[in-house]
Amino acid sequence: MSGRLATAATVFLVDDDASVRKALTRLLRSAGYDVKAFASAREFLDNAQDEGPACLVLDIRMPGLSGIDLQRELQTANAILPIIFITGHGDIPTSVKAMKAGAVDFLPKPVKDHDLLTAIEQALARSARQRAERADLEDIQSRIDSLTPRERQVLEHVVVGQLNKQVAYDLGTVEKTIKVHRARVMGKMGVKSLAELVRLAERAGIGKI
Amino acid sequence: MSGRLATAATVFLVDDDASVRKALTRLLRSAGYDVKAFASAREFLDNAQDEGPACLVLDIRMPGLSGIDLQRELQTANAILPIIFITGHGDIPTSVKAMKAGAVDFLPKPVKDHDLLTAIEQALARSARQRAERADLEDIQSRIDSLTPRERQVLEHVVVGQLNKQVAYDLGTVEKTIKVHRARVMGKMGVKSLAELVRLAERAGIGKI
DNA sequence: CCCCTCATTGGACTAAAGTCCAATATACAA
DNA sequence: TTGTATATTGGACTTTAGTCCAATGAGGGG
Repeated sequence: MSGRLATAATVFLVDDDASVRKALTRLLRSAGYDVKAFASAREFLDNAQDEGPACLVLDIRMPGLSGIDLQRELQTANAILPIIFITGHGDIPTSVKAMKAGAVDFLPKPVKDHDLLTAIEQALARSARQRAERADLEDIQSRIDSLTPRERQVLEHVVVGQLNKQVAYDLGTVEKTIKVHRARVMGKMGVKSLAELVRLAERAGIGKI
Repeated sequence: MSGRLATAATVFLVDDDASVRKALTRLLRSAGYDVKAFASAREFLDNAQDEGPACLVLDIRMPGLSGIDLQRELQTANAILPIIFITGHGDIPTSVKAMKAGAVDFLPKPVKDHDLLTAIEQALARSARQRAERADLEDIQSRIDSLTPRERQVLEHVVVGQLNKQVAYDLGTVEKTIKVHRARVMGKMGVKSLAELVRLAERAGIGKI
């Protein structure tokens, strides 16, 4: 029913040079990717949809927003979209800045097909990994958000190893009450053991030193 | 009694150009760093000592081992020594390769003093962080290594949330025995709660999915 | 005013874990 | 052969944790 095949990863391509777009689109389509090409960063931002693992092949020098600008935009938007830069007249400081900002690769034009395809595989793998990690964390966070304030407090005390009686003392109540909260926390968080609870809390950044 | 002042971080400098060594040594000394300059990667490898937080300012193009070669050597030697590359005639692929391999920065000559000093501060901060992390992990690992094979097995089962009776069943023994092992594990690992034990195990990579 | 969520407790147990003191059995090193 | 380190169990409790059923009180929204 829906559009995308399960196997087709998306490669976004942003380059103001039509001939480059045409050539790379052809290359990437033949490699089996779902290619979406744009002539400018603006056009990309206005039209690209977030649908599954994807990466971005991005020209550095373009009219309007530059590739580096777009990289910054995506970063602040908290997007998961690994970038492979391609450039005709790049310099070292630009490449270094791009790599520092997390680019997967930075390839001089003319881009060698093999280099690009290798970089794309890496980028897509990174995308998949990061998306999975984010989905995991969001899932955990949503469970934490379902806790009442008191339950949340109990969680924080429990996952650092405090006994129910200690938690009760710290929160100014009695052990019995903590037991009830604690049971609800376990239920809402969907875990059956303290060990699992600690692991979830750890990943959510609760109880860190 | 001992040599190094607590406040003086070390900056290793490797460049085959004597005038560059002289100028940068002067700059870095005046910035308060303990500078150790070498004319070649070989000389550096044969003489440099690992003593506290440090970083390496490294020329790319040199006779014998190149800067990139040295970077690889240090990587395989598992050394913690963040690298700042400096180069007179570098190209983009080289800078990208260096950055991918974890370099802190890649500066074209002539290096601007401010750029270098900023990069060095970053590199030293990274060095300190990584050294602390490594020390932590080694400490945890040494405790794990002090466990007997059986205790280690019990640890693995306990930190994933299994009950003593379940662990006993899995290991073909009885709950009582597990309790004894478990108590010894807690003692050797230096923790007072299961939560702490789970956290240590997690950092040591035990019980991962 | 009524309903619902939250936070709190009690009572009464059951289950799990932790703690002492002891003791046995085995493999391996001195 | 004598230790020493490991692994294993028992017995006897004490603590902690977890589980039902029930109930009270404060605060908000309708």
